[in-house]
Amino acid sequence: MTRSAPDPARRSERSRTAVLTAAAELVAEVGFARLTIEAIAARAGVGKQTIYRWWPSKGAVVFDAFLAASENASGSLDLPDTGDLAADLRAVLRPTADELADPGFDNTGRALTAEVVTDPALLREYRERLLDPLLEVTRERLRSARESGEIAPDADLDLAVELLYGPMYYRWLHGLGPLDHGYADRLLDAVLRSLRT
Amino acid sequence: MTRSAPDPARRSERSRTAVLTAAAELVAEVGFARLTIEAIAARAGVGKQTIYRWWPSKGAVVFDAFLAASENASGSLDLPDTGDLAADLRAVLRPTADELADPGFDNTGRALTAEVVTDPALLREYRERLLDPLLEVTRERLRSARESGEIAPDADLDLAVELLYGPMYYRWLHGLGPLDHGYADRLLDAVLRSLRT
Amino acid sequence: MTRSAPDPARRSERSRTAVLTAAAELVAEVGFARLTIEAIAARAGVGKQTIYRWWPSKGAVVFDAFLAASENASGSLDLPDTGDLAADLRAVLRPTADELADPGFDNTGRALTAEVVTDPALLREYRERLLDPLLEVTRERLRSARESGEIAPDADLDLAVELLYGPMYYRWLHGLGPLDHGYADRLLDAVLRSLRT
Amino acid sequence: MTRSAPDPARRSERSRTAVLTAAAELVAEVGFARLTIEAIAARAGVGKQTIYRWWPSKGAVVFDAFLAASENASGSLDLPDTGDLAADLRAVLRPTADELADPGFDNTGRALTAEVVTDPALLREYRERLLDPLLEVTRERLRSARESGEIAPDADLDLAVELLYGPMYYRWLHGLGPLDHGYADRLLDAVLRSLRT
DNA sequence: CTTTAATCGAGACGGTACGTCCCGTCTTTTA
DNA sequence: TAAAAGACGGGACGTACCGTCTCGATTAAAG
Repeated sequence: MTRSAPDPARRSERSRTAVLTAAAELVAEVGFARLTIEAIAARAGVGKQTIYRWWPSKGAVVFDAFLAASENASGSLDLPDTGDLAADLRAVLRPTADELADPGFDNTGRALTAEVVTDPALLREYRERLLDPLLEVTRERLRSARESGEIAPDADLDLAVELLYGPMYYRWLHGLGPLDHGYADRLLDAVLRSLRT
Repeated sequence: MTRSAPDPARRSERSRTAVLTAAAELVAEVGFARLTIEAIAARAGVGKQTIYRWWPSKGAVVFDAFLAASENASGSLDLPDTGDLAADLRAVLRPTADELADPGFDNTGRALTAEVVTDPALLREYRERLLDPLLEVTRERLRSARESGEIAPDADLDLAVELLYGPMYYRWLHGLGPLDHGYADRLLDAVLRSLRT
Repeated sequence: MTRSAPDPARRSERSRTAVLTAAAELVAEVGFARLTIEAIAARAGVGKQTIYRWWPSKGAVVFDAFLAASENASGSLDLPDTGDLAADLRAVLRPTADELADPGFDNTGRALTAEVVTDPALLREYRERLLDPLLEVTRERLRSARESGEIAPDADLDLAVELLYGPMYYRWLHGLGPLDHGYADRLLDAVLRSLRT
Repeated sequence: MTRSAPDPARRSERSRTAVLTAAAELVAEVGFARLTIEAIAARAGVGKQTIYRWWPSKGAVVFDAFLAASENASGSLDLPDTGDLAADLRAVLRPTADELADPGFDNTGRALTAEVVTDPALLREYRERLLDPLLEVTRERLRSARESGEIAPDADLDLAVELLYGPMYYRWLHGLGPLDHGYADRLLDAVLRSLRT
């Protein structure tokens, strides 16, 4: 006898929102490791079962809270195409550096990373809802640049996006150095130099 | 009345080894999240207090176990200088790709990453004992190449090592694609193209 | 705004029966302590609210189920008056012993007892619907015997019924010994000996 | 792999006492049904696991608390043998009636009864530690009376003790009437009348 | 070569959180 | 408007581990 799935139609929107808000607040206050489901439930004024009914894990709740915030605030996904590739990519890399450098983001971002790289289900969701779209718009812009001759006609776009985002992420995660606009620009230059022919 | 520090001279080598071995086995079996101090103690045939006496946290034990293994197996830290920069870097990037692609390493590596990026103390130790030495020998090889004119005289070596390792790490953590020798070579080509002028 | 009482006229007889049947089955299967309202509702194919609407407590449901069964099967309440007091009482005590000795009754009977002696409301209902009628017909038969001179004219009938039923109940509840016809007869002899003059 | 039993030698007497005291207080305050293990642990200043380690159930804790109190206060088990059977038994039955009539005992006693008649393991312990000793000293006194000719030489002593205690217990449990010395005396008279010839 | 002090295996302890079960209430939909 | 269904806030369950704390029993240096 299998456990019957809950009916999403009857889900309480009020509870869902309260849980995500409480989770976001708490993860910022105490960090992910010290975060407990009980505390989320208490803060949200919700029964624990309501959380367990709709989310498979603590990580999933926090991740969902993060997604909800990201998707509200988004707009970063429209990478412009002004014809100037360097300028367009700079418009993405600089804000990315700013976000990673923001001390308020650091805790949450690291917690999220730890969860995502550790839980395959979360990774999948992260890919689908955040990472892949970002990489795809970037690739799309590069494709356009390739057609217009700004970069080499045989440029490997998958590699290119990894060259754009990988080093910065690597620097951030390991605390290798400052993440300012100067760094973003130098990184961008280096990558474009590689792509140009 | 202050708690007196334990005396390392009296430390039982047998216990230390047993703990590290048990930790390594268990993290491979159940993953880091489900790993418990009690299980390590039981598997090692050791009292819990013995673990608490010598390590500050579960993460520290696992990390120590990982270090012990790494330092035994190491030798990767002698990056050759044959005069052919591409060949020398290939001798590092290909084995790195191999390790990341090894399914047996995946769990442990991800667990370690999650801990390290989340716990500042562990990150510091990781930097000092593993990452910084690796980056430094790489920078050193690049410095030598800069002097010999293989790469541009104003090449930014800090950025260069991030360009070498960041994209591969990014691809691995997010599962963006296969990590084979072809990939390592393409990545290396791209980076060298950027550094050459 | 007061909560309006449910209208018994609109009550579903089908649901009522299903609940009582399910409760009787489940109490026999898992015992009273492990019995839950949710399980009764599920087994009966009934909403939980339907149970809460018509019964004040789990005990009340089970008790009602027991009553429904008892009242169907009853007939024991017509204590004969053949003029032979010993024979007439034997006709009550022997079946009572049989019922208490029935292993199928044991669990249910003990659960019922535990509830009844613990919940004043249930005790009242138990007295009114089962116990008092039984004691009263017994007292009535003794009254008739007193008038016919079979027992002492000053016999205390309240005490007499307690002497008839108390020892057997005591033996059953505490498992002090077998409850067979021989025991019922010896008990009856002892009590009659006391009552005779 | 079986769960290894705890070592009684290392048991904390302080915790044991605190738990029993807390249980006794709480069962008097809120009754058995509303009593929770968590509340006992909290009141006793003890971890829940400490309770679960040493007692199999809530009933067992409360029962143990009751036993501890009973065995401290006991002394009722020395039934005198003055040669006057009626007087000696009166010395037991009257205090028994007093205890059952005590409103402070009622809740606890009913809760205890409910548990004991419902849980075979508790019943066994109740029999061994409280009931059987009481019945045996009573039987012993009756045996002595039988030898001295005060009661019939073929008196059934098992039945006799049930006649002495059963009716009073029956009256108490079902609230059939007052439990005063007059009642105790009338009951005793009736039983002795039955035993005499 | 003892003595003595620290470490060791073991595991009970006071706690915290877990994930589950069930409570009794409330809401939605169906008949 | 009662009923079936089941989500909800809540409380307690019994379990798993946490990190601390005794307990003897080694064990290795200092006397």
